[in-house]
Amino acid sequence: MYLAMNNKQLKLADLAKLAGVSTSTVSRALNDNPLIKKETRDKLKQLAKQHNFSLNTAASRLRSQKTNVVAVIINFDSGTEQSINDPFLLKVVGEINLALNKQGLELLLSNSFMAGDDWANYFINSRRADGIIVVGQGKDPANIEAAANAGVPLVVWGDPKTPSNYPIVGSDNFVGGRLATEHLLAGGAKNIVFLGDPGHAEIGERYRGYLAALNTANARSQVVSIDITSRAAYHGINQLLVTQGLCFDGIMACSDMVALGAMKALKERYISIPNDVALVGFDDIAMADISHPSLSSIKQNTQRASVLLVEKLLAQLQGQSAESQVVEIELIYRQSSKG
Amino acid sequence: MYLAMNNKQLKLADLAKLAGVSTSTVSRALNDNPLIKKETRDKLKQLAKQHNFSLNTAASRLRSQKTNVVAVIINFDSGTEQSINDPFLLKVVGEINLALNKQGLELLLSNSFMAGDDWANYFINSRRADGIIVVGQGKDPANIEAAANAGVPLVVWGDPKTPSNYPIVGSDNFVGGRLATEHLLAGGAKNIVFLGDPGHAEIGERYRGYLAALNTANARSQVVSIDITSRAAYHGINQLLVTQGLCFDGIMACSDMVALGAMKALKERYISIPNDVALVGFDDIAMADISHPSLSSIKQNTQRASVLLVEKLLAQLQGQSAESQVVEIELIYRQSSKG
DNA sequence: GAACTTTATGCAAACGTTTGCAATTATTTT
DNA sequence: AAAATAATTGCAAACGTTTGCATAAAGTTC
Repeated sequence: MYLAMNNKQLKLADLAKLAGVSTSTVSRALNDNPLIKKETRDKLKQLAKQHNFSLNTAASRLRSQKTNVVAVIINFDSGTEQSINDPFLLKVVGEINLALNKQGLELLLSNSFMAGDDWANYFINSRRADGIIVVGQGKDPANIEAAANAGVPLVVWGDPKTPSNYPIVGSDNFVGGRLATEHLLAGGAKNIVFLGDPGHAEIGERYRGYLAALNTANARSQVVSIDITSRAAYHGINQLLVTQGLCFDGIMACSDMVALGAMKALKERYISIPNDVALVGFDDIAMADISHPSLSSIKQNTQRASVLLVEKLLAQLQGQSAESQVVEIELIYRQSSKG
Repeated sequence: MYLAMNNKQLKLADLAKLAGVSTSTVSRALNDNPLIKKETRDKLKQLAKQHNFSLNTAASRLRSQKTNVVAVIINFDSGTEQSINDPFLLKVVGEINLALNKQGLELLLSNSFMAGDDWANYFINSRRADGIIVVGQGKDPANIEAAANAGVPLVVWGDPKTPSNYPIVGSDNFVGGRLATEHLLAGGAKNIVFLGDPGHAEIGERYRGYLAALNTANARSQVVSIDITSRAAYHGINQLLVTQGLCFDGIMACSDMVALGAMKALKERYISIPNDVALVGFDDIAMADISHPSLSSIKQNTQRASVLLVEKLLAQLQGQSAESQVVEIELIYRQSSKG
């Protein structure tokens, strides 16, 4: 089943001999260096293709001190159930992969288990990658800060308003929280539950947006602080209903998965959505459109954010600096809330 | 913001000098080679940690001809909408990541855009990775077969019953399809729709299991062939209802996302689930539990499958052969079907 | 056609590990 | 105590690229 290759692997020197030129020329040709005549370049590239030749990245990385690899770390809050299964985080990783590829960079997928605490050391000193993209700030920025302070090219998906000495790209969570809440208010809600943990950076901003909207309105606020999971949301809303009855008429959920958990709890008790309780989520994952009723949500522009993340990382790799940046955010109005 | 490192990067030779031993000794010590006295090993490891030293993987890969990296390729059907957003595929990638890490291997995430068609060349000849895990067979096995024939260590997540000269690990899709259908029959269904494209390898097996169950029963069959997306399922069922009315009382969906799309179409028309139409999905993603009604589903043991995939890849890396293997599958009974 | 500039290629020295083999030291055997 | 064996460590040669510098060839100017 597993056939060993019969003929020895071709190397640059062999190809050079075949073409009757030096290794320098072939190397430069394959790297599209304009020092080499266009004609020669094309001929050598074709020869390489013919012979199924591929540059040995180990050697080239060693010599050039560049890897063209970016490490992507999914930064979970430890002690929280939010996991690799969170569709939103994975969507972000997917978009980042695309954005990296477009720049000819490769994606080394990692997590705290492999990388340990000293990311600078594990990824950069070891030449595993040229830079790092961290998805999610987590509650404790220690690892990120340590890496940034060590001079590692690094960007973070998170709340751009968090003060930091590294660029953070993310949605305008404050505006998102405000938009969602204003939308609920406009639909007539008077008692709006914030469902999520304001201690988390991004969610905290959404919470402050929520408060800002409530401040200018005649409505009551209530926080149900839970993990970022459907299950926790389901139990949280269930418990609220059991202990205090239907004491609210709107829910602003900190994510769509959370919103869908809440939706289930409401539907099980035949509470009408959006008539008895209106509901807005956050993220606009695929399920928001396919749930019944479909879920109004704040859409995060993950594609644009991913492109920005990669751009800012690239800037750092070239010695330039980069700043945090907010990406626009948008309310998607669906059936779970009243127009 | 971006501080260049001040002191030159430490290398093995520097560390050796500091410790007063040769580079060989340090290299062996850090690689835990028992040739070196345990005591010396520990001392050197500690010294390395103290000085924030990390082996240069580029150099070590070049010399040792091993990368300890595995490329994971998400193999979409081109022309199909099933995308990086499919929660199930991403769950599999997450589990594979964990399984690889446990063996000290790293995960290079890739797709056909980067890798092109000649995977052997792009990943293995270039020493980007030692082996490949392909997630999803796709409709055309050409790339996979070419790589396998070139002698690349390779395993595939897919339908293990497909004849192949490379190991395929996956669920017993035939049994899964049969279980789901038998469950619907047991609940009294007489007209069961198969929702999915039997031309896809895994789904084809599920379809055959469905047919096998129907054969022994007095029930009617109908296929609605669609892409593996919620949206396609929603439209497919909608159209069926429009053109033929409620001509079925059970749906066996080829995935949970598909089932949820169908569920939405049914709920919008106030068709009762499971009383008018019973519904079973496939995959048991997180949403199955949180939808309302919750979705009965065939659970794929992705964790076990991932461990097996990695084991079989490792076997090949060590020159042994490995066979395709089926992992057990299980019906999770929830509200969308009748007991 | 000599002197100069421009363009295209080659030479050879790194890059930082790992590892077969030799060499040394410590331990056991005779 | 010498000899033989076992346990540690060191030497030095790879691994296959990239790239600064030198050189050769071609084109330009006077």
